[in-house]
Amino acid sequence: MPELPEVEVVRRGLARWVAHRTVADAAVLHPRAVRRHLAGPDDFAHRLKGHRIGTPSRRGKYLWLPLEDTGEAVLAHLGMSGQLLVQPHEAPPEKHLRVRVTFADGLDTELRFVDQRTFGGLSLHDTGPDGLPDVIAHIARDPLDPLFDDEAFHLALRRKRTTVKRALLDQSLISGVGNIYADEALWRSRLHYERPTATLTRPRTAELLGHVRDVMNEALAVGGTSFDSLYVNVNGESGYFDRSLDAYGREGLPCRRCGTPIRRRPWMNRSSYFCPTCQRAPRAS
DNA sequence: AATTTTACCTGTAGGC
DNA sequence: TGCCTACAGGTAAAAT
Repeated sequence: MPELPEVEVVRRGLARWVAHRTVADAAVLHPRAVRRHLAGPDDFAHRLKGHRIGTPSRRGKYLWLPLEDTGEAVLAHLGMSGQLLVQPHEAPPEKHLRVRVTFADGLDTELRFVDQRTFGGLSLHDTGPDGLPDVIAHIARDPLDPLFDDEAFHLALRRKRTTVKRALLDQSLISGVGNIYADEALWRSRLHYERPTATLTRPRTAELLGHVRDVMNEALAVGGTSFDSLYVNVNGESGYFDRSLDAYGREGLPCRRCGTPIRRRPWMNRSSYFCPTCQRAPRAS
């Protein structure tokens, strides 16, 4: 569930509580949590030890902690249920605690990676000249990135033979959008999820991008979206945007624009929520 | 070559 | 009580 706004909330928490601290020790409690670190758990822990953490960065749903003076960064992806928590040393270990990082300073807190479904993980990678970890070079800039190219995005949509929701979830075209914010932006844009991208006019693409940005900024302002305790900030607190959702999770409830009950449809092993009146299905689908 | 499907995971809810 | 299925779903490998 963590999408761009939730990951950004976590990044800000790390910037406040973890940046500029020196790692004393790292313990990997579940090898799957570092499976993207090909050299293995021991290498991961060893290479963290003794290094100072710089300012956390983010692209889409990925965030990373640069290690000063090494040209490397700790890359994190929360997957479905990953949490990065700043906890007091004496806090009892969480049920799904996977990685624990302690610091060489007088502060009482440590960094914990907790992940129930283990789709997320941590890994160490070299960074390029722009500071981006090399393994996420294929991830597109996200819509809140000042350098996101709206025109290039539109041209890519016109060129592709796919549908609009697939395109929104394609992290090589636009990053940071997941199932929740895709459905929300499509509802605001009155676009059906199966609309072919090649039929979108330049103004329609601009409107869609505007709604993607609006919904993400609004979610960010209230700390992100949480349906349960699986998404929390570094202090373990939930966000409030679930109260503002117009489509996602509202099957059977009246559309806030026209009153028609919102529908849920199975879609790519997940669900799409939409208003059948406001978001008309395309003819040739 | 581009596009679509599947595997990876665990916990919860609901039906019988 | 307990067994079964559906669902949550991002990413990347595999299949088409």
